[in-house]
Amino acid sequence: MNAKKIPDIIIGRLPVYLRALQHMADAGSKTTSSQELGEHVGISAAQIRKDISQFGEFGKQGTGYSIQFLIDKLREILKIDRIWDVVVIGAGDLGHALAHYNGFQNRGFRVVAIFDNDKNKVGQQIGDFKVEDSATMSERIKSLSVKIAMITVPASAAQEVTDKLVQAGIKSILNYAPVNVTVPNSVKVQYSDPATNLQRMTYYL
Amino acid sequence: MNAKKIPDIIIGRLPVYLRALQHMADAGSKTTSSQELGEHVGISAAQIRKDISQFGEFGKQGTGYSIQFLIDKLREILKIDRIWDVVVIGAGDLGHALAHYNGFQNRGFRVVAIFDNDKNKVGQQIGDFKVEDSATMSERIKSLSVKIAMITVPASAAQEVTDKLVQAGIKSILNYAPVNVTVPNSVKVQYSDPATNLQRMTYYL
DNA sequence: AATCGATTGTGTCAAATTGTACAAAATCTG
DNA sequence: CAGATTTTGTACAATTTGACACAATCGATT
Repeated sequence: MNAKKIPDIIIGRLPVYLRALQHMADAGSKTTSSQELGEHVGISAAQIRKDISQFGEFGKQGTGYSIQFLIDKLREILKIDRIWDVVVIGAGDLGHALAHYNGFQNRGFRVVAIFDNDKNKVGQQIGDFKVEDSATMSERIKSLSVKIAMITVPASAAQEVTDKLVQAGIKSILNYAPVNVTVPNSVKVQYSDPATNLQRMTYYL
Repeated sequence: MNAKKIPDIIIGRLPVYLRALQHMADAGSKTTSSQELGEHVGISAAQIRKDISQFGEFGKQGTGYSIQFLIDKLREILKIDRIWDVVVIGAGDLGHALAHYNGFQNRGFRVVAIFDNDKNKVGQQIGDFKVEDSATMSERIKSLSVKIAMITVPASAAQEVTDKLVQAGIKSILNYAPVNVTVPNSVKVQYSDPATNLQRMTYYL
């Protein structure tokens, strides 16, 4: 059942469904339909039913889906039915923002360390932790068994940092630096460079 | 020629090509091939050729593409052969980071104002500008003719802010808040919630 | 218990996207 | 300058993705 390969594009939509479901749950709703969920997230009801049905029969005809049940299932599928430790590389403004970001709570993630190679930043207090020296990064990541990193270093340093992260055992990278990085197939990278995101919209203006 | 409808998915790849080309140009290269560019961005050479050929015959057989020429064309296609003014809504950590972000320079964008509804933040200096009161947002956006906004407010305020932005004439929104917002068809929204981005990767761990 | 309205899960088809292959054109080499 | 090499642009095939339709099922109602 879980044997068939699920397309990336479906996996990418699940967090969006989850976010909407959590919003409904917070508002006190108990059940929803593919129709209603679709209106929330701007995706057709049929698409949502088909996406969800890849993982099992979670709905009930005539009634729809139990919101809490579906939330639990999605969290399990996405492996966020636990807390993942995350490190931030680069203690610039964006690194700071991510290090105190309180939106990770209840969404499956916890920042556990932030690194920078600038000696003036090392030791600086950011929220609950101190900026650590990049020189110690590999050791720390290995000893903490962290698998996820967010990169906010300048473009010129991103590949070098990425190589060190991969070597230290990082498997997922959220890259805010405006540059493509090369990684082995076993490592997943998502790009989130603000300027590139804006450039995707100007065509339509 | 520009009459045919270009799929969103192609438009979305163009900024990635552009970023790689600018990187090559900075490194002093004059020409490149679909092969080489593909290796940089992790996309097949055929795909790149097909994407680019949607807009004209920009390459030369045997030689490839003139990097500077292709950069100019892509900037023109994406309408970033000019500087777009952008506003930031929400002066939290992420808003701060975006307001001083220097990665917009040379990429087609310039932050011109930042707003918050918290009276304690209004008036605070951030880089070159002061945080302005949200109450004045609509007026300011209209008078500046800004078309692009980045939202960094809490999820609970995002829809209300979005409605005001749309009403003030904003046509592109980069939304960092962890919530889907509803907008008219004439407005484009991109989502960039950090937690959702991380949730897209944990499945593969 | 029979009927009715709502809603799922899925089979089928259509559309969109990507991959493959190759002729044509440009450059390079000796 | 002839032949080898490189590389584009595109026709065609394959694959992936999305839309549509509907039987099956559930709960509510009479």
